Amino acid sequence: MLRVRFAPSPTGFLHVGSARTFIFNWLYARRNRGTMVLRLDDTDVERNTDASVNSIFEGLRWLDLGWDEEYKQSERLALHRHIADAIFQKGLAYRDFTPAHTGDTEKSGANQTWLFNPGMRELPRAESDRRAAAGETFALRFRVPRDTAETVSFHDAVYGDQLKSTADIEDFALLRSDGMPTYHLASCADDIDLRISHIIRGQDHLSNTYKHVLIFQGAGAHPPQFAHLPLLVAPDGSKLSKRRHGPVVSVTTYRDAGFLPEAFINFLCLLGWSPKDNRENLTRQELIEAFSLEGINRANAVINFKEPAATPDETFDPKALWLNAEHIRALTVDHLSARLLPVVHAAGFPITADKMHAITPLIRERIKLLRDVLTAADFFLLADNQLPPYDPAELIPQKGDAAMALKVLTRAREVLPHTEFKHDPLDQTLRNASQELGVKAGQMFQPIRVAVCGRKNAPPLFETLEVLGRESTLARIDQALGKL
RNA sequence: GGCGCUAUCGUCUAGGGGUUAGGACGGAAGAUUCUCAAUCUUCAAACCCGGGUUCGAUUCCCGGUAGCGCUACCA
Repeated sequence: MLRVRFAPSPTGFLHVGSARTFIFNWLYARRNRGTMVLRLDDTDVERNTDASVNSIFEGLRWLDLGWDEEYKQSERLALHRHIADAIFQKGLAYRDFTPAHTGDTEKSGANQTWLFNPGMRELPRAESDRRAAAGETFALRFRVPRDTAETVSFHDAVYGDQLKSTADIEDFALLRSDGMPTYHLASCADDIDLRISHIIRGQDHLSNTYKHVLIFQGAGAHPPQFAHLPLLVAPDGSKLSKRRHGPVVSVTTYRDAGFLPEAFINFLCLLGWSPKDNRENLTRQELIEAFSLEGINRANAVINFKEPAATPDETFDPKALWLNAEHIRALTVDHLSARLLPVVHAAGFPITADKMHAITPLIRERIKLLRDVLTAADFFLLADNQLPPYDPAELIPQKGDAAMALKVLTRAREVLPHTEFKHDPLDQTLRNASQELGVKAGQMFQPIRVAVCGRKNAPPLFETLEVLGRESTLARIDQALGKL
């Protein structure tokens, strides 16, 4: 049975790199009819916060992918200690009574003692037992077998065969002096107990994997399959961090801006993975079918946002925006309208579902993010007397003057009360009016568009008027006339 | 410092001993439309450097360089 896990540590919000790791695990599980395990790696009591746990669940729920089993590492400490003890009893670990480093004293690079604290590794068992019994605190360290084994190796599905000399692996800690397991121990103990078959995680763990292989072997278990993912990095190549890059790395930022989760997932999948057939826009089902570990590549991927964002959109990778627009256009009017309504309501516009449904087709091809509805459809949402102010000069058509604008709007004001507010009759009436006036159709439409929308760039005129209705249209033309 | 991983257009990527090095986003130009958007067409844009191996390397090998990761009683 194939089992994968996503194991975030709740020390901050769910960030995009973690989200991608979750997604790849999920895809692999679904592709191979396996089980997806969610495990909170919360052994670092100092740094864990409830807010972080909430943020992680919030982000994962938004992705709407789900998982099959859920665990909390802090509830499994007995298991961790049991496995640590088993390793100790086999002589594969030793007690280190050296006081823990306080503060981040400089790791004196060149010194030779980085592998372990001299003396402790070879401390006779009897003395070790005596000191422990006397209540001295100690960390439990793995005794890396430098005499009996010269290398540690494993196969990585992405990076291939990996080999490292034991001389280059330090005696890492299994248990802290307060008895809490370290990440390495807890992670491996749980992976064994939960029968995880494939560990898919960030490449920052590639070098740690040698230690994990040692723990698996020390505990008498077969190491699972490994697949490390290239990291997601900032445009300057640096690691994504909250401190340096702010909210752009948080999943909730994407949600709040109006990304569709399916588009966000699609975007993240394209960073460090490729279906290799030139497809870019993929549905969830297509991703499941196309996903494979072989499609993952080895170089870090840049999320291409602008460091100081000049516009709100620059917070996001242009490709993410494009993909979101693609997914928005792929939605039916019913579905898109249902997604847009809460956004509009949240902004304080109490419009009906029917109104939203009527507006949706007019803006579907004009928005990249759900929040864009507020700017793209503002003139549908605002009251007639609350349109954003515009320069009266905007009312003047191309190659025309104020007199032409006046003429056009006056004529429209005369003709519209008797026109049925449907696309075709409006089209007919206004085109005829332009001919009678001797102006081009565009010269007729543009002043009306500005009068009604408050700006030059807007959806097609007749559909707009139809949705807006006769009353608002006439009121807004009157207002425009007042400006001329 | 030590150990390791990586290197194709600005970005995401395909490819692979002989190719016009392909696609996408973004950019530019044009078509179309009542404006905008969408759509369509076209254009500019890349194999990190140096040695090998080879008839021939962007591709294979070695070295360099650069970036990143690990080097915690963080994860």
